[in-house]
Amino acid sequence: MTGFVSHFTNRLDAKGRVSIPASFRAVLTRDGFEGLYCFNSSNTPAVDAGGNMLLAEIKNMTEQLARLTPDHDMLAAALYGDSEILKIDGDGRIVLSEMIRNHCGLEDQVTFVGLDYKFQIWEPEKYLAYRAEAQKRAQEILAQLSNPSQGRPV
Amino acid sequence: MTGFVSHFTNRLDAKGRVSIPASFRAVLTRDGFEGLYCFNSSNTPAVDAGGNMLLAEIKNMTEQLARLTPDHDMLAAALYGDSEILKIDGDGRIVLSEMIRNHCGLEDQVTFVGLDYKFQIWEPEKYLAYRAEAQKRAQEILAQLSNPSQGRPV
DNA sequence: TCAAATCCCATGGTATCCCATGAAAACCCA
DNA sequence: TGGGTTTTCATGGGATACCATGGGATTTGA
Repeated sequence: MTGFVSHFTNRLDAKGRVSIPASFRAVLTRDGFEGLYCFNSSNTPAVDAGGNMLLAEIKNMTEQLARLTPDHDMLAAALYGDSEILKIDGDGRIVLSEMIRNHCGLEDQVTFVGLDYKFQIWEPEKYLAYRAEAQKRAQEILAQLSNPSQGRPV
Repeated sequence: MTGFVSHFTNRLDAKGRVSIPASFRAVLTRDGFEGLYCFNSSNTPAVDAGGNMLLAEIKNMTEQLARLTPDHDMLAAALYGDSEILKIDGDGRIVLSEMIRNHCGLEDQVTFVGLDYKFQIWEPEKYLAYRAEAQKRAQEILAQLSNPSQGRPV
């Protein structure tokens, strides 16, 4: 298995540290990126995190816009400029920055959610709400994908 | 034989372990996936399980949307974030997570039902009820397929 | 020089590994 | 065909390894 799968909730300790789930660490090790690439997810109070697989997607996304255009600059600013690279300590933990803690509204628990090529960091309660919404939306999307003629045009 | 067929009921032991039926294990071995890919079946109190054959279905669904978009995140959260990869021990057993035990309402017995490219995990009583319903519905579907003019368009 | 970040080690609970057992199925040979 | 033997398989339990977590010690950097 090469991607991030499943979800886990871990404790944020007094020093602001939290363990990355072991299975996610295994993916990151295979991925080869040193550290953890993070940036705020645009539409949700969550953080996108990952390694080279995530970076490749960002690159792919930004390259679809012509350089030196305002849109390219804006997208790059959001995906590159607003990102952080967190160090992973010897025990597989990271220290979450204040920016991340604020954006996610984190207290003392952190939920990690696998999305295959990346994973997300959530405040547990907020994740539960998002998950309910995601499940509903997924049903719609899947229904549409399996029978596009009945949905809105694709 | 390449798919999962028939159904089996095994015991859930004190440690939460249960043996995967030998014939299903043979399919998984041929399939080549390490472990058992599982996620909650959305419309029933059952869990879908399988290997690469099942994973391919999921991959196929998510690949139809562009990554890093809100809809892709939601679909991935529902499909990958809510799934689990269970390890299969040397004796062909898995330990069922609390999420799975709750979703299925499992007590001390587990029924495995082959569905060709995947199989399902059920609480035995619930499965019996579902089977009765499935048999009835199957009859209707077959009747309709043999005489499409009388049914709703397909 | 002090606070924050990093490293290092300890610990407890849980998951995983490994071996044993018994029942049932498959096999074999007369 | 039938009886005896071997294999397969589900199940149980002890031993071990892993992992999340906490806290002290050391380094870094402002």
